[in-house]
Amino acid sequence: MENEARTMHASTLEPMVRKLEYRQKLTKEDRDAILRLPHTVRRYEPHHYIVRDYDFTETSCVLLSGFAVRHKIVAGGQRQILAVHMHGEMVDLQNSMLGRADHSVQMLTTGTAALIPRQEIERIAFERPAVGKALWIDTLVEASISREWTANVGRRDARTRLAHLLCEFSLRLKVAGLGDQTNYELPMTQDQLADATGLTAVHVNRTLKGLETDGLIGRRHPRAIEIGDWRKLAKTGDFNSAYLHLQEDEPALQG
Amino acid sequence: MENEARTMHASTLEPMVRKLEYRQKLTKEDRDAILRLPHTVRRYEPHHYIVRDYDFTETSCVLLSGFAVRHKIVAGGQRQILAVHMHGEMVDLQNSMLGRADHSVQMLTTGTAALIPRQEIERIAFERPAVGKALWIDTLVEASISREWTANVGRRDARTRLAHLLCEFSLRLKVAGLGDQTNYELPMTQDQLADATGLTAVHVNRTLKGLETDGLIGRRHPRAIEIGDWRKLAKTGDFNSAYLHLQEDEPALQG
DNA sequence: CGGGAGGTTGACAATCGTCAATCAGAGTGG
DNA sequence: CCACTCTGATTGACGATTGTCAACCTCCCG
Repeated sequence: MENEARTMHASTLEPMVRKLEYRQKLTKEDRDAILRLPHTVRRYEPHHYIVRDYDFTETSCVLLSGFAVRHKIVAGGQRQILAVHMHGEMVDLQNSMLGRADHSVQMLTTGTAALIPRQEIERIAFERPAVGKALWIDTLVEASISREWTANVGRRDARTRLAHLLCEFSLRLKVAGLGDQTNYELPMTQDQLADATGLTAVHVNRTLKGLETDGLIGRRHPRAIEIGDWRKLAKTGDFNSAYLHLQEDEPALQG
Repeated sequence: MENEARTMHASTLEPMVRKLEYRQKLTKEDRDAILRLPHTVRRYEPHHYIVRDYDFTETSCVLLSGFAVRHKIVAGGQRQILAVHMHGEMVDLQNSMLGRADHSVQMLTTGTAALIPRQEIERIAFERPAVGKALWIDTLVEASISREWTANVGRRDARTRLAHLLCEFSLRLKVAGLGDQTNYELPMTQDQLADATGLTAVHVNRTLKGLETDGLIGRRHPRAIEIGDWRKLAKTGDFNSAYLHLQEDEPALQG
């Protein structure tokens, strides 16, 4: 059943450790302290809201499986997706540390998440500077991605925007250990892509088709993205991975 | 002369203390520790780059006076302004903590800034949890503003976008102690407004004129913004100050 | 008085949105 | 196995917000 807390193992938070370790060195003690964080695990269905705009939040949420988005609704009821989250990411550090949500977090697919009391996050952050720094850096990298998205919707045309998003997914899925850089499954509908890029679903459709026609991507079915020439797509998408702050030894960061 | 370090007083970093204290309680020791942070003060002219995209950064920068922006340049050479900074704000925590800049920071007006070694910021953050938390919260609030900007350029039309920006300035200038909520001087040209809203200068011009014609703003001269009916402008701009995470006792947060 | 930056305006073009119809595929029940 | 239904994808015709280009204006300052 949705929303039912389930028994947990000592290694449930392993994805969180993996994520934090990616950019910041942790000791065994740090890792164990993270794994020992009290938490409950819940399973969510697509479209389920983990947090709603204006909610008062007391817990932080780590996505263990599935995909989620953050979004805002503007006056006309239109939606802007602000970020897409995957395996191991803290989808709600932002809202929980500020006490009151300034945007919503919603599941894109089915998935599971671990809820950790905000106090515990704060405690571990200052008791263990390495963990604190890892959390801080994570926050900063997310902010960096957010800036790139602002530039993407603000100053790029539809084709460039979409190509950029496809490149970002490509790398992030790979780094998260969820797929192949040149061949992956989009976790979003064209409606959702539209909300992420500030376009309409109709225009997303046409633009994707254009990318396909021009041989920049292949699609065995609408969601199955296949990138033939990565550099070419990256160029079309004005994509430079620097803003993702990936490790320097990460292969294939062309663009 | 530009870029010349100057003698400093023990209270140079007062604006930084003021800013951090706004959302997080600090003890006298915390405040003193901040004021004692080693730093150099520099004066900058308009258009001067404090940090350039891709720079390796070793210092963090607190704006003591004047205005600065962060921005990115996209493929066609167009610019997207990501944030506007004023008195007391850390314009470069983002870049410095990540080591390599993922965007540029540029002065809008003349002004002064204090440069603090990154190591010192890190040290104080973990030696003094209250200061650390204040810095973290500051980072999070900035991220919140960045998200709102993404929604602004992604999903609002020109008139709404500009009205929103004018409302944001109005409140932020007031909170920073730099002006009247209903009567202030824009620190930006229409070109720069265009880069902040993802529009063109021509369209910004027309849209501002539209707001003026409709009585939503008055302009004694192009940069002198006068807001007759704040709530009406906020409504036009789909503006709700929640994302700024201002103190609850802050007056005049209608919208 | 000349030069320059910034602001204003008009004519026209184009990207992108709107509306609406149709299609394709997955799941369901008889 | 075959309607039936639902969601998501696709396509076409048309409209509108916004961009482009280019001229001109206004104020400030040396």
